[in-house]
Amino acid sequence: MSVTTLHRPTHRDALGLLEAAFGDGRMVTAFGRCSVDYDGRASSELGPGDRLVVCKPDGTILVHTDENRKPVNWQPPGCVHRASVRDGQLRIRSERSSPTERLDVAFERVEQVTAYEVSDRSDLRLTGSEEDLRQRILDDPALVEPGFEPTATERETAAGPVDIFGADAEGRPVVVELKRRRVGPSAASQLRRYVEAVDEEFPDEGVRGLLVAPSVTDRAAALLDELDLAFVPVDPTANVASEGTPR
Amino acid sequence: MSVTTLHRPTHRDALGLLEAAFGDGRMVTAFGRCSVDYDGRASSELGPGDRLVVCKPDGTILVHTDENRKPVNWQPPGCVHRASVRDGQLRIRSERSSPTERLDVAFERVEQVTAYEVSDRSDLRLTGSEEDLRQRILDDPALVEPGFEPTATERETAAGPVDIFGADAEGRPVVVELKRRRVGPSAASQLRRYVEAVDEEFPDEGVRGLLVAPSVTDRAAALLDELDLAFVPVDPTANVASEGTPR
DNA sequence: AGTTCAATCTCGTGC
DNA sequence: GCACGAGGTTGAACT
Repeated sequence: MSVTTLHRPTHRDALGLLEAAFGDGRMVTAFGRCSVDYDGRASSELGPGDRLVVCKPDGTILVHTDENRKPVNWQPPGCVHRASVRDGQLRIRSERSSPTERLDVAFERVEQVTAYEVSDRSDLRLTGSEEDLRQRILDDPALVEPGFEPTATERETAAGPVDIFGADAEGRPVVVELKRRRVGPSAASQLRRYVEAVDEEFPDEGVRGLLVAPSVTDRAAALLDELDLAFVPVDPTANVASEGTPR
Repeated sequence: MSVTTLHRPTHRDALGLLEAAFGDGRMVTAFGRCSVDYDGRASSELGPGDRLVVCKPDGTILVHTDENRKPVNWQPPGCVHRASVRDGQLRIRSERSSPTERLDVAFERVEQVTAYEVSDRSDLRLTGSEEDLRQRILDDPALVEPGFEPTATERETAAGPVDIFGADAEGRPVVVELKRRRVGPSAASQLRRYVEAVDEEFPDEGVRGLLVAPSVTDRAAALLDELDLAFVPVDPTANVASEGTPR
């Protein structure tokens, strides 16, 4: 049976389905009036209301209200779920250690509980990531500037890995930081850290820093200017499918 | 009726429930074998598999597999959902403009569709945030250092707002950046930006920068040291309820 | 397990 | 709307 649903179950009946589903790796949804209590990296309390609770076989639990993409409460994968009935409430508890975290959902009324057998072998294929932008630039380094020659990606420095490292037409070291979207001050600071680290490796070689992104905010532009770092605009919507670009 | 469920519905019956629920602000879940196509800030494709789709009345849509806290695909609040039947598939399309984004979920088989009436007036109360840490320090500035005198919070500078601004025992300007958890290089850079901005406001006054957090990574510690910024450890699990701390 | 950084980040706040 | 920064960020890749 792929889907098992209980409509307005007694707490005891709901408990039975939850325990069975937790035991054999099914996904579960429970909807009803509940309160939520969380304690771990932070602490939270949520008074009574109607919410949709999703328990995944990997130990994830999500509590969704009628608003927002983010669950109002949750536990990440790796937690252990248990259900119980106490004080006239159906409770779902999810716990983990390192860090120690606990989530309690207490239903005073359960409208519906459903267990799902899930089979999903497909992987998401996503394009438009920073990784894709990097590949575009490696395929055609002139997108950065004429004469740019990449020599390494994710090159390690004392300040962390540089997205693209290379040399310009005059042979000067170039640090490139890539962003797939409009950047603010933090990206400028990140580039600065890398440039300073590389500068210590190549003293007196005039290391250059380039921030490659679709656009920059005013504050970031001012910061780049002050730090002698350059912004290089790239079209974020360029066709990724265009392979075989001549070098 | 608080919950309406269709078990193994025909596409046409599922469509009817979806349209009714989208029309009157109910939350919906649909479970079945589906493929997903997304195009917007990025693009993605997801082949057939069993997933749980959640549509919220605020325009959010979530596509959840059996793993992870993050939906495999989604749209944020503010989107418009529509359902249709074409080519033997039940389709749910969610769109928005600015930015232009489109999500298509195509079910070849629907195991269950449910519409929920949701009523939730409770607000989440969360403790342990950076805001709470700030309040603790304002209540007892000696947590930062003896003689520290806060004069402003969220004080504006050319580089952005400073968490806590004040003066030390010798009257020197102090910039405090707060983090509720262990910090890495980016927090050190952020503090640096603020200190440099304030330094331009108070030349030759020796502006100090303090990073107040539970702990720092090695790289961040080295960076702070290099930049003459200080790290001040704070207990992240201190009791927030202890008000009335003497000043 | 810890570090670092990307993310269709999301979300709130302020301008 | 945009900008900026927090987040129980999550998640992945690497050490």
